[in-house]
Amino acid sequence: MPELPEVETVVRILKSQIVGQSIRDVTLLWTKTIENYEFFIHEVIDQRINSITRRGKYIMINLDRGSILVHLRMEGKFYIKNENEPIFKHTHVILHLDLCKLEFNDTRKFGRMLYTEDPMDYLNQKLGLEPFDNKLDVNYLKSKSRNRKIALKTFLLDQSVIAGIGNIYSDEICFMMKKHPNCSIQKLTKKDWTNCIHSTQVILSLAIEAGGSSVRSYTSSLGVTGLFQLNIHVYGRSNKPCHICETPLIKTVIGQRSSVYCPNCQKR
DNA sequence: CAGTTCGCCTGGGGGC
DNA sequence: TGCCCCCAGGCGAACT
Repeated sequence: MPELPEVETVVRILKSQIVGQSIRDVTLLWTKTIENYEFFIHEVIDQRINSITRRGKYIMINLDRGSILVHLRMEGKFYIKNENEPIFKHTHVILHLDLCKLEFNDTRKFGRMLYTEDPMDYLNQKLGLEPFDNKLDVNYLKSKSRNRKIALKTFLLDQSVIAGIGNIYSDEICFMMKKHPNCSIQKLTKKDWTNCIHSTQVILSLAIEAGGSSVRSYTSSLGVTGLFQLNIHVYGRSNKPCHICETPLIKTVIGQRSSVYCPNCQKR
């Protein structure tokens, strides 16, 4: 499940390999992957890839007149291959470039691509601040939480508040904050919000570092998902001992998402 | 308007 | 070995 750190890693690798090439043709094998695909194909052909950047969990492939926005969702991934190599199972879109082809491969077909001439406007409408934005402070989080009665974890997953946090890191952030993922955001103090920002930035930057460090093991193909080697404390560790106090971790459901926490360390 | 539930998909794992 | 059922997960649409 790619979250911000994994997306950041994919962006770095794509950047190093396909910037400067132009899109010469598009093969579409599953139409739902691309929103408004006729427009997409019509517009992107013969545009040059000028840069590749990230906003939240979106990959931005920036072309001459607009950008291709890609959301990997759970299992979306890219493969850079030679034109003569066979197409992988679950590849839904192929961008044929000058020197290679870029396969978008997604087992569960949840990933999405679209083309827009105003990408920042499109993204800013749905996304809140980046986790490392200087404007991310206690006042921002307090104003975003005003009049809302939801669990801390649900708040962390809301992309219109902080962009880029997914199910793994929301659990890890709650653990680092020593807060129960189901605690109401209305109960958080100023100190808690400061702690929230700090924990978010520490966990995401460690994960980016870990993702970045494994880049060198990749060659031409990119099976780039979930490659963080960050020390995970709670996610996927239900019934296992807490790394701090050895109390068995509890698994529960919060806002339709599986969640793991330590009943001893994390207070409501 | 805010919060909750559903649907999209497929492969893997458990139960029998 | 094979079949069925459940689960995972981000997000938008459709609800309450």
